[in-house]
Amino acid sequence: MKKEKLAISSRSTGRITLSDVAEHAGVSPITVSRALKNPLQVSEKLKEKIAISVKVLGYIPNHAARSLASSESKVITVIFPSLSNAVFPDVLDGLHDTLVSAGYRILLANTHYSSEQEETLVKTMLEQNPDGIIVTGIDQTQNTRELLKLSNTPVVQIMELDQNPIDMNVGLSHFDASYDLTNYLYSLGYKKIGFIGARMDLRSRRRMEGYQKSVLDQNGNEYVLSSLKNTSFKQGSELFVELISKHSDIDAIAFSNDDLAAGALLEATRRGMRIPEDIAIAGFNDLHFSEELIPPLTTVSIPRYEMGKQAAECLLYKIANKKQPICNQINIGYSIVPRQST
Amino acid sequence: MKKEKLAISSRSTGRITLSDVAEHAGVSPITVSRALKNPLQVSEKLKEKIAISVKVLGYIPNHAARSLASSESKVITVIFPSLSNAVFPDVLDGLHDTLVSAGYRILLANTHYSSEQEETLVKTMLEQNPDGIIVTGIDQTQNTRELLKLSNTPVVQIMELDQNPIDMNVGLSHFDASYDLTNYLYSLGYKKIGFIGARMDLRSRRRMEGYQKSVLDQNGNEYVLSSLKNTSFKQGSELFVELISKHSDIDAIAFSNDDLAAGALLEATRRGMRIPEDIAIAGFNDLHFSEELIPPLTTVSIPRYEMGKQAAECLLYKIANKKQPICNQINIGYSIVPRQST
DNA sequence: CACTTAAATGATAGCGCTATCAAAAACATC
DNA sequence: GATGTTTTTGATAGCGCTATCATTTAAGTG
Repeated sequence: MKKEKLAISSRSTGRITLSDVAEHAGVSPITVSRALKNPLQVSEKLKEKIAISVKVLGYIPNHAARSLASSESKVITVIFPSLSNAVFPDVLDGLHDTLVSAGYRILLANTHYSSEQEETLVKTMLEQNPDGIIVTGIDQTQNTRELLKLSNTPVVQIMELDQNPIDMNVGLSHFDASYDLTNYLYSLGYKKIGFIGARMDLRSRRRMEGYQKSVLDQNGNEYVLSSLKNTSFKQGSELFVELISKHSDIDAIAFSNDDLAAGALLEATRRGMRIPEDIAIAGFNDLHFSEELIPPLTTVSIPRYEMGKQAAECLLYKIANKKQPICNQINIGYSIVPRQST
Repeated sequence: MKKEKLAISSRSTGRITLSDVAEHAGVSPITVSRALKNPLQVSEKLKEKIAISVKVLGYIPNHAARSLASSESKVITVIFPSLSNAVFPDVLDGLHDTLVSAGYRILLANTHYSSEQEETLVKTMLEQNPDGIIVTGIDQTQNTRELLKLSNTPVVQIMELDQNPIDMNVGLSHFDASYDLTNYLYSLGYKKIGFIGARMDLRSRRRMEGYQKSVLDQNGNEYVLSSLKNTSFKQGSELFVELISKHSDIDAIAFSNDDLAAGALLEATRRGMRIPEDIAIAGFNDLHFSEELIPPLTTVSIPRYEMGKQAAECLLYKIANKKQPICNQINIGYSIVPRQST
């Protein structure tokens, strides 16, 4: 009874198919399909029979066939610029938890902060006909934007706020956050505030611009030092040393992220400098370790997990209700976290 | 000319298909298929024509159809217990870089350290008919192991070494690493060595056992403190306080990871304890920040990126040469990194 | 230039599933 | 019990691609 099948098709993979289950249960294939996807449409009696056959045969649905027949892929593509940056795993967690419990799978890709790579990846990922796409930031190439729009797939840009989103957008203003932080430093009485950044991806850049705006507002002087190297504790300590040896009278430094700030904080400690008396230090992101440093680090907290969750929910909502999105744009906000390092 | 198509099929998604490209280029669909997948079989002339049509029409291949017809999915499933644990993003990077440049996509899932979730995820992921699967650790449920074996998909277990791998295996012995580290502490003259762990996933557990073996070898006393809470700087500092207040004469502590160790190190500093004179501290994993702490943290370094890369290569090799795998098991090793915290 | 061999193209069928419409069975109404 | 209404099941076709085999065309060979 199986032979004929094999005889007909020499390409058979040997895997149990839906038809095999149907035969075993004595029903038609389509009924099995319904029992699995729309159980309400099938009588209890048959559902039981089918469930048994599924178990006995160890049936595993074929996603490609399902996807081809229904043009639903149950796949969400997530494109991040980096994984080693601790910010993204947290966002990913939020995305993952929400999407997986809604029956979606996550196809992950890493651009290494390259827009060209992002374009290539978007192209590749579109082949999957994903039900939704998450991209990071707002600086996609024109080509990428068009690809995404043409694909007609729900898209959420995360991390930042786009004046003119591709589709949906969940993020915050890094400019504002950094502007507020710098203003806060001024409000504490610091006069000569520096800024240190590394990697200088676009969000770091906007943080720098926020700092610059604040300095301008206060008629202060800019002390900016930035490197294209990746961020790390070590990089933070090196840049810190470089900046204070150039400008020994700086009394506070805002860093483009907590890694750098922590490295600087430790370096300052190593040199016997008192924090914040000799030098105040502020970071960005509020990573897990920041409040445990000595002294605890003043920083900007952004709701990373929550951002992932909300982005996922926007996507799910739009997938369910093709028309109105629940969100065009969500400003997820940030908060200045004052601690003893300033 | 397009109308007839739409008339025939009301389900058409409107997306450009391979047949559309064929029609536009004036060749048969199968020739287009070949031009894209086996360019060597198609003449230059036609390839050019086809390339133009692809561009003009903006053709994007349909992965589901390709996968269904060829039973190749070009998808590799990666199942991790956690993303927030900094170890995994590094491994993932290694996997990603190798797999993406070989034309594969990564489907990522997170078990949150639950074997049951892992089983569910494996089941779901098998629906994708992935070309390969990466799972973390060696403690899959019996069911999971059988599912994986039956699926006939190449599998690599990573992180640890399995006596009896499901298929392939790239990892290291956490027991040995921790045993060596503890021996090393004894060799430095420490007499009362404690162990602090959190989360106590299976790798942490084996690290604890390595510690215990070493203590036993030295006829020493065990001072173990473990918590099921997640690891963090804060958790490390709390457990540290708890352990030293119970056993004030402990002179060294091995931690199940660097996060905990760093938290303890900072807590000790906060309390005016000298490291390593009053208390020596050692971690595990050699995370990015560990050498920047004050004092720098003695730890065990494991080649995370490399492990991901090798696992990916094993997979690719086995996919290419269905028969002999290049590796059944690779011991990726570890190294004790002595720094000033001990 | 007929004749073999190799290279390039095409026709056909089917991968495993679901959308769609049609038929049958179960239930309700008078 | 004949009629209409709903619920449950099935037959058919096709999603967009590639494996397979058949055919054509080009390239060698003596």
